[in-house]
Amino acid sequence: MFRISRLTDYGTLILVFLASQERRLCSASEIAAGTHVSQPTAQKLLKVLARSGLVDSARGTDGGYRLTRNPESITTAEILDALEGPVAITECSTDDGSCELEPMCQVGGAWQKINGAIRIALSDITLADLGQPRTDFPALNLTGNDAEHGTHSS
Amino acid sequence: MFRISRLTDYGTLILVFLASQERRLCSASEIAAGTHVSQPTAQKLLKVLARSGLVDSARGTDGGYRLTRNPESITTAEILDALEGPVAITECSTDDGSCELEPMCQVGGAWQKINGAIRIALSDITLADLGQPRTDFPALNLTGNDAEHGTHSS
DNA sequence: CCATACTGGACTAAAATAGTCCTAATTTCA
DNA sequence: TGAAATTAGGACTATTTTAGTCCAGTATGG
Repeated sequence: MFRISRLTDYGTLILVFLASQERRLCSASEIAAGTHVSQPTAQKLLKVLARSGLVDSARGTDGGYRLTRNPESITTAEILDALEGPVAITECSTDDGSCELEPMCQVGGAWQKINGAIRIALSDITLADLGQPRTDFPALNLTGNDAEHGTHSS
Repeated sequence: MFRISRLTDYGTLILVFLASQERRLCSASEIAAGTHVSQPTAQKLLKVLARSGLVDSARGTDGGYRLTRNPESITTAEILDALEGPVAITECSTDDGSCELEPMCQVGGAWQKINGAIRIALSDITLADLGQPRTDFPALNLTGNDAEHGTHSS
């Protein structure tokens, strides 16, 4: 349903946590504890984020991770690129052009327009925004539902 | 990677085909042949599309499917809604609020803003646009890659 | 040289997706 | 009235993706 994967959600969570820690080095276990993501999963994600260049890593005693840039300059587009690979709404719109059905290609151009629009939307929101309490965006609700947020009932 | 499912791609293909057939009733097998989607899969998708209200169906001899509205009035947002359920970038942003991790919720607001922006993008492109040759959208390439289109090599 | 912590990748389990098929129900027409 | 055509609904299996864990290796600091 067009939703991002759970791993990406966790990854974003980790980045938000890192943003809240300024530029202090945080170990993977510390990050896991601070985000409620399991440690092995947090480690996996941190490796991905480190390789993407979004976070820095230091080994050895007192090693850990931290953001390479300030949260205001990191966009959600970059975050999704790092965690899920380049955003592409159909396989066809990635640059390795691996589509198989000819008619699908006829449609490709429009999907690309959609891709572009989505990317603009994603580039407009930064990691700093993600750290803000959700009441920062009360006005925009175009999803068609009331979007009452989860209440962790029980 | 944020891509739509193959089934959705096929479904879109089918809708584009139906759009090209004006309001003539087309049988599932005819549609399968016209789109190069396998017949069982086409039938499955047509059932979904019929239930969504995007297409009309008629049973019996000479029965078939056709669009209920003209292609100009059908947006890609509706198409994705029909084929994949309501567009929601995280589970949290659907109205049944089923998130489990507390910190994730902190992030929810921003995801919803993203959702809204994506939805605007999707609502701006119609089925009629999808039927146009892809050269209609040459100017917009913000995906970061060259987007050389698939060439069906070999 | 030992404890700490990241790196890289293999591996397994779980879930979503894709694809097919079968049995109704409905309509047309002879 | 009966046979053929065609959709409706849903069950079912196979495939692929995603999630999650673990281990052996490498760097760092004391």
